Amino acid sequence: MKPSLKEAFDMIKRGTVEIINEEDLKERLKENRPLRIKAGFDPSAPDLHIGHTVLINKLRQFQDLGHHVMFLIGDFTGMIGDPTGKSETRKPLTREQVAANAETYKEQVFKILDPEKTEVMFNSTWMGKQNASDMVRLASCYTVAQMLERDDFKKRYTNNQPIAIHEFMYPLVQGYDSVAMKADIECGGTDQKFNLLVGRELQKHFGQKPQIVLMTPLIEGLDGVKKMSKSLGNYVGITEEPSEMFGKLMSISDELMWRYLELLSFRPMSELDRWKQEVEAGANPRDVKIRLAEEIVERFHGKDAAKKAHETFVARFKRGELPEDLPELKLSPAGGELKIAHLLKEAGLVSSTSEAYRMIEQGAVKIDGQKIEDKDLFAKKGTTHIYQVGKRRFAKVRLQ
RNA sequence: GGAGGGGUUCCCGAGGGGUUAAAGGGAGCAGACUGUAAAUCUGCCGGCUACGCCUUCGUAGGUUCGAAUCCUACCCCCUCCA
Repeated sequence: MKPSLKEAFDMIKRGTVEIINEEDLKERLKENRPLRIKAGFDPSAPDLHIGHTVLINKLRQFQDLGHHVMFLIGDFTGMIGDPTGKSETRKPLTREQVAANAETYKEQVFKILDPEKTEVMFNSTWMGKQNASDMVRLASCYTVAQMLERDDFKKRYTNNQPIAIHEFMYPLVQGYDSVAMKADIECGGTDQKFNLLVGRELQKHFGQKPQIVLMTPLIEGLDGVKKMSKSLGNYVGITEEPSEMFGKLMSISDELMWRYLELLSFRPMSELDRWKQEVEAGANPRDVKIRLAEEIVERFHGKDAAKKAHETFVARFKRGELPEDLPELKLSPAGGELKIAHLLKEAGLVSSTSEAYRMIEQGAVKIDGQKIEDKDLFAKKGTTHIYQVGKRRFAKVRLQ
């Protein structure tokens, strides 16, 4: 049942952007021992979205293949902050904060990774012990010219923008982590390429075999164009509610769906290829998307929740039913009645009363499924209704 | 140190004393069409105790009946020269 070398290699390569280099990887796999797989994470408040899970899924695959995953929390590097030119040196987090964030990470990440097979590490463990001469020795391993190969540094240098000396320490420390951890492979996003490569160089300096570098893509957000990110709002958070998750995944384009499947699904590529053929032959891509949504929701919320999210989706959007089990919101307006526009705002369905008026004008507001057109409508005391704005926003409100 | 150019609503970007809550584009939201796809079309797109009022054009003052538009000071950004 153990996969062949080729199968293992193909599995690892799936969805990666670049592996440096593939030959080394094959060689290393041949050694037939659990390889030490490193991946580093920022210690500041973890709030993962499914984009981050592309990397974590990759780690999971390594675990499935019997390798040893080291989940590194960069609490020391966190003090420096990965250089972008914008950010200042960050305040170090307190030990309590780091510990708390580590817990949150585990909570989120162990939905994918096997806790038994995961070693959580902190680079302050070894970096905190380094003294000044250690740091000088580390710094001597690299030249300014090498540092300036990094895109960000080069750009700033050419544009005469400041580069603080300590910023050079970030890649060095990250690279040294690989030495300290004796990493065979380091996984990271494509944006980490330079740092990952520094790890290779430093390992050579310290007499180790250079790690293999494996880069995963930054996945596109729900819009299918920009990178998935919290600030752009085009993300699916891994702690989101099942039906929310399901809905978001159903709203992606057909094209993007294939990309998500490749990067987020654990199904073998052969199966995905078959689906693709079926769709080309006329099958409804929606049904494939449903499988994607179900798989992802199941991963984070379990099978029952996934099934329920699916049912809810069908009921609400296919049959146009109102959602059940809405939490009831109680409002007690001063005069005993409340203008609908204000009620919508109170219920958080719109961000301002102005928007509420607009929504009513555009026919987007329904009460118990009944479209309303009167902007000046009042809700009476003692009534309970389900208010709806657009297709997705609902609230059950009781006036008392 | 010298010489210019600029900071406009979420983003880009017009406007250079009143008819400007501020063109146009993008994003976003809503409606139609659908498979809650995508694409497309239409509308909206500062706020409010809402047919009237209030706040917005880097910041603070000033001139005007009236300023995003003129003046003064300050802050920040960019380009060129040394």
